[in-house]
Amino acid sequence: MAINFQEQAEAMIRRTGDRATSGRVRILALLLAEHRAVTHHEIEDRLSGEHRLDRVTLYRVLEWLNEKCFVHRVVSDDRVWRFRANVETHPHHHAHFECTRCTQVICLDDLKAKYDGPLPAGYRSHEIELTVKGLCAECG
Amino acid sequence: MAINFQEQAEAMIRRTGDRATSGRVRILALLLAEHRAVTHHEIEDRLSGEHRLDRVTLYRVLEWLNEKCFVHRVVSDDRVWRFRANVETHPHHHAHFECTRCTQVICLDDLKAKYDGPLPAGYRSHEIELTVKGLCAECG
DNA sequence: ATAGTAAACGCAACTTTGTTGCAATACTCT
DNA sequence: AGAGTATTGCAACAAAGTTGCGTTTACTAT
Repeated sequence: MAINFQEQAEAMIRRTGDRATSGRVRILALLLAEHRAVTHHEIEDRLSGEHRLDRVTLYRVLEWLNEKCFVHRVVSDDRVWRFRANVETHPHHHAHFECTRCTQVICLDDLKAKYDGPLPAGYRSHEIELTVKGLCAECG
Repeated sequence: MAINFQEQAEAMIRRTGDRATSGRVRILALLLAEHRAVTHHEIEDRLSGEHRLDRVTLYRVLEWLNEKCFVHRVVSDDRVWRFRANVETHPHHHAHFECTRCTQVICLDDLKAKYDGPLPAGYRSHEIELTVKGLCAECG
């Protein structure tokens, strides 16, 4: 992992005023370096070599990162959360692609999800989530 | 529950050639009578009074109903499956509304989810899932 | 630099959601 | 009604996530 992701992660975390612990920095750096949404499990494996991190700590760090809007969660059909760093250009309203064979999830940054159809009376739309399912380049 | 849902459910099940057990009939009747997507847990509670059904049996019946295309599953942010009877008019490609407060899920039958944006090279779209999040009439 | 302090962490135990193996039961067919 | 097999129920297991609590770590003030 390139060193500047570590630095970038640490700077982002310090700006919140909360503590810049090694776990937070390493996890955020890892997610910044990644271009896909990764599972809790993948992160755990990735961090197991060096100075490993407790499962529970990982849950708590990911939740914290989500609260601070540094990452966001995606739920796919295997009912496992995936996490991805938020890049300024797509804060929220974008779509995801999920490969039905390898279950990999990627973000379709350029697609803005939109909904203009009718809702039942009294219902209010707040956010749209669009998931395109199919086969990725490797599985197709 | 109106008696004709029981009859309708039984007829549907018999047409498959598989056994029309009381569990299958009651669960399908319950789902046919319902206008929303309901969780495994809600169904279990609903069936607890009379002749209760084993948790495992419920899982297996729901899986069977899904295979036979009598129902379909929706995964929402709480990572819990919800089930809904398939009505002919919306076999697959429709959207769901999820209330962010009470987590209730309803189907937006009249909305056809569509995607015309670009995918990365080699990726192929197969199915679209669109979820509108917001507040339902009661929670709004 | 050092000590004090509150925020994070790690561990163990627990909960929820779902699955598997197998013996007992209950549909269906004749 | 009886036979045969598809389902069921139970018990045990597994994965994903949460909670409580004592210990460590990162920041702050001296």
